[in-house]
Amino acid sequence: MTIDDQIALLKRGTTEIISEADLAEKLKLGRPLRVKLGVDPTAKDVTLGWAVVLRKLRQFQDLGHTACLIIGDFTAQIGDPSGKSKTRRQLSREEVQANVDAVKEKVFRILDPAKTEIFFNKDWLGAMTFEDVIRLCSRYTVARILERDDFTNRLAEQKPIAMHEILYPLCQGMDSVEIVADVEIGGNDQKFNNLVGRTLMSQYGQEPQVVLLCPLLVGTDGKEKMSQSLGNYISIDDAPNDMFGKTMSIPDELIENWFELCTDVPMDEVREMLAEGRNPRDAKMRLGRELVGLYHSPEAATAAQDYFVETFSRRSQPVDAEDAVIPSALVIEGEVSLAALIAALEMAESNGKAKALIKQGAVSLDGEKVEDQSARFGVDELEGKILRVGKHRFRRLVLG
RNA sequence: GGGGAGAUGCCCGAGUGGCCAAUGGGAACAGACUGUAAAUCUGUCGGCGAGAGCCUUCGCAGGUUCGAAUCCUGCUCUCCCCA
Repeated sequence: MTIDDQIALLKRGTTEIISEADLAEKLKLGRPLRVKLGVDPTAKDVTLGWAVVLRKLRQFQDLGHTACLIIGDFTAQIGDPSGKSKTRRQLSREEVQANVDAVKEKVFRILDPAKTEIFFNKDWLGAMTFEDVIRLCSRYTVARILERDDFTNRLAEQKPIAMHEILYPLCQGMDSVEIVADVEIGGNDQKFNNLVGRTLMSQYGQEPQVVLLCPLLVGTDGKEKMSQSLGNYISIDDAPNDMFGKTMSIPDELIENWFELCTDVPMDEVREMLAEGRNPRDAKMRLGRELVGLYHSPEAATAAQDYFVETFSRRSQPVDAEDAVIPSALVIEGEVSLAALIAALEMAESNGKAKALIKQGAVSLDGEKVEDQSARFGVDELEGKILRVGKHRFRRLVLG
């Protein structure tokens, strides 16, 4: 593969490469490049949004390069101010560790473990003395740090900026220095941090890293960036039916972008699917199949689509549903309150919410709508029936 | 160090002694319509309870009062101006 071909491949789904010429130079070296991606273990799932940069990293691996994955176990305790208009809560060591454990395995469903080095930035950042920190701080100016959008905005909005937050970019930059990165991949919101890395590297006598930025994947709500705290995400371990269903619920405007960032389908093909006169729904179905195929299997993809069409498009009873045991504690004289059951199965947040849902006609048993918010049913009557709450929540009731 | 402003439900933001579980907007959820899209209309939106109703919320801790988100005291935190 020529350098140009490689660049063309790597360029898909990026907003900016700083700079392309430097990247070409690096690629010409003919040695495996050290490609850095820093992640803060602030959550337990790998979302499609995160998968965007992981997949980019994987592309580098496929071209023979080394992925340097930096687990920000130190920086997670500061919290990246990126895009946030408020100070982030600091995580405890225990929380960070639990997240790292949960996420590690999932990451390797995208990355090639044989070409991955994992680092924990507490190893070097945690070892710095206060004196080291001060020396580091002296290399950067307050004015330059405050150039960051979110700092500027918070300042303008008279919102607090804590001292430790302005050190975040420096920490991340030190990571690049420490591992001598050739390239750093990041979401668009990381631009500032990544550029600080370049500055620090040259101050430490290193060749500055190339920065490759990917757009932030918009979440299923079509508005905010996909994030676990906002709940607008698809996890790479969502069950096939969920993954497909959630994909179908994204706004049409997102289809093209999701294809570009989350799949390998050639963009010509995508644009053809979305051409004037074609039903965007079909493109979305294809997107759903691609995603399920990527993280499960082609067979699962077909099955998920069939399930979707059967259950939602044709509005018939779901062919299958997760089993849910009727908690024996709820059974009084052989009967169960439906609202209490819905709450206990976490299909609604509380008893009161469950009742409200019933009243609104959102609850049905085997397709039969239940309207009485204080309805009680005999356990034997419920067994084997499919309880549906709202559009997407189903459980098959079984006895314990 | 001095002076001033402020902390309300998921978010923003009204509310200055009883009519406040707390106006309004946004978000979210549900129903209708659909392609589990968008737009639109309708409803719900602290917890428990079949219901009457009960309980817990307005930064934290005390106090005044028959009664406090609203008044007083102390504390914590934030912002602005001056030094």
